[in-house]
Amino acid sequence: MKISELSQHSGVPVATIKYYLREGLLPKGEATAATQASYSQRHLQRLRLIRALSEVGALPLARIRDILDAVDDEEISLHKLFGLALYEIGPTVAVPEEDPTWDRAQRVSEELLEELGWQVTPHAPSRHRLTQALATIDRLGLSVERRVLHEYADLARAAAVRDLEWIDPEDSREHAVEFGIAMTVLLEQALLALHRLAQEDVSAQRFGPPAPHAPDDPPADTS
Amino acid sequence: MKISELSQHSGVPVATIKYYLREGLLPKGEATAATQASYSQRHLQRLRLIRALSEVGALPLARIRDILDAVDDEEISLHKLFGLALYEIGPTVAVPEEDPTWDRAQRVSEELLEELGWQVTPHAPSRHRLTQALATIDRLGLSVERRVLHEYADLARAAAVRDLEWIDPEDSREHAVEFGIAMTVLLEQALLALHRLAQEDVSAQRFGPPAPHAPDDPPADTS
DNA sequence: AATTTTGGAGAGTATAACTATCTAATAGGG
DNA sequence: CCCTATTAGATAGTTATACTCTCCAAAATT
Repeated sequence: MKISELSQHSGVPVATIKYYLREGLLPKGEATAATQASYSQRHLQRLRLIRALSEVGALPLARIRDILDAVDDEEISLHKLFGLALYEIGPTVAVPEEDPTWDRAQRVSEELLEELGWQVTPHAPSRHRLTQALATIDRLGLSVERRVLHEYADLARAAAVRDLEWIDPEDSREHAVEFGIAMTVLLEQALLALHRLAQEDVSAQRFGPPAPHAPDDPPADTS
Repeated sequence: MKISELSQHSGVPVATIKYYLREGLLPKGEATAATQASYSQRHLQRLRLIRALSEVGALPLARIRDILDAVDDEEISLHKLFGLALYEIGPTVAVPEEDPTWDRAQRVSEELLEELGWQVTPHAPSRHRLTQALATIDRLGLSVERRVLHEYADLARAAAVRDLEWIDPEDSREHAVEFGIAMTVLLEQALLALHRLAQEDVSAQRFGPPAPHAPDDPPADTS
């Protein structure tokens, strides 16, 4: 497959594919001559994965590259790889120094995880993300009860069980990991969308008249 | 309060505050002279809200401005306002034209919402987000069973009920809305963090040895 | 033989969110 | 009242990300 065909099959402009090649996101095609290379189905699949993580998952290309580099490193076990991916797909949170509010929130996070008995590494970035959310709530003069946090945690764990249920560790490493990462990111987006839609529904029921919001209702909707 | 004090209390650089003023995110202080203005607690609160939505919620400043403009518009009811906010805090999804995969995914989304009986407007952007996730899963050659989507939906709705439970519609409009929006964004971040932590826990239990992932961890690990 | 495509490299563009500089007008301390 | 620091307001510069465009010589296609 030529680069132009790769472009047509994926819907990604040639210039962008070249950019991904330069950035090391996509492996080079097999060179057949000085100005010719051929690309395989693997390239197409990889390209689709990159676009899925970038467009749908909104992951920075640098993160995607780190993940793919790990995927291509045969030394790394499936388990480690998935762990690394879980770290890479989250945002990086800057931890402030000397901040009493932060320290308090961090204590709450740690106690919560302790109570839940979850097995997570001490340096998991998501701990910081949780702490940041709690600290910010605190700073705004708001608060969440621990009971509520537990309820959220139970819901989150139930979703996580579903997330990983379909992964088959007996599958080929390549396949299991690439699709495992894609599914983790994609299902999260689906879950977020459902969450928002549910909020709208609950909001309509709780304090809404039959006619819900509309900024300027365009006449014919795509149906 | 002078701008320098506002900066100290919020931790936001003066230059950035000026930028927010220019961009209309923060109302101007009360001018006391040609080169002097004084800022109130409301300004400080507003500034903290902006930073919370921007830093923690990763919302673009343009979105934040749109939300705040609506908050300041007394014409808009609490319900409409919250609906608008729910639209603004999600990503914008480009809808492709002429795409069979998309159309199929859209049908699944609509049928799902139909089955759930949720009351959401036909043009809710989250519908597109859900469709996009499903279409992308399809394009990668993967699939999700409808049963699983229902389970996610149930979890999402349970979380949504918690999200809105603490909002008091009898509260002052200003207070209810500003903090309602902040809480929606902040609790979502907390939920996402818990989700990731739960995934790590489940992953460790399902296909991990006692020692979970770490970028540089002891060798014992064979999957 | 003429036209198109390609790989590889570099430069240019768009957007977002700041950050820095400048000017004239104060404000506050001594 | 003088002097230094601060401020509002405006303009310009910076950084990061993700492309997008242009060029060139070689190879492929017509």
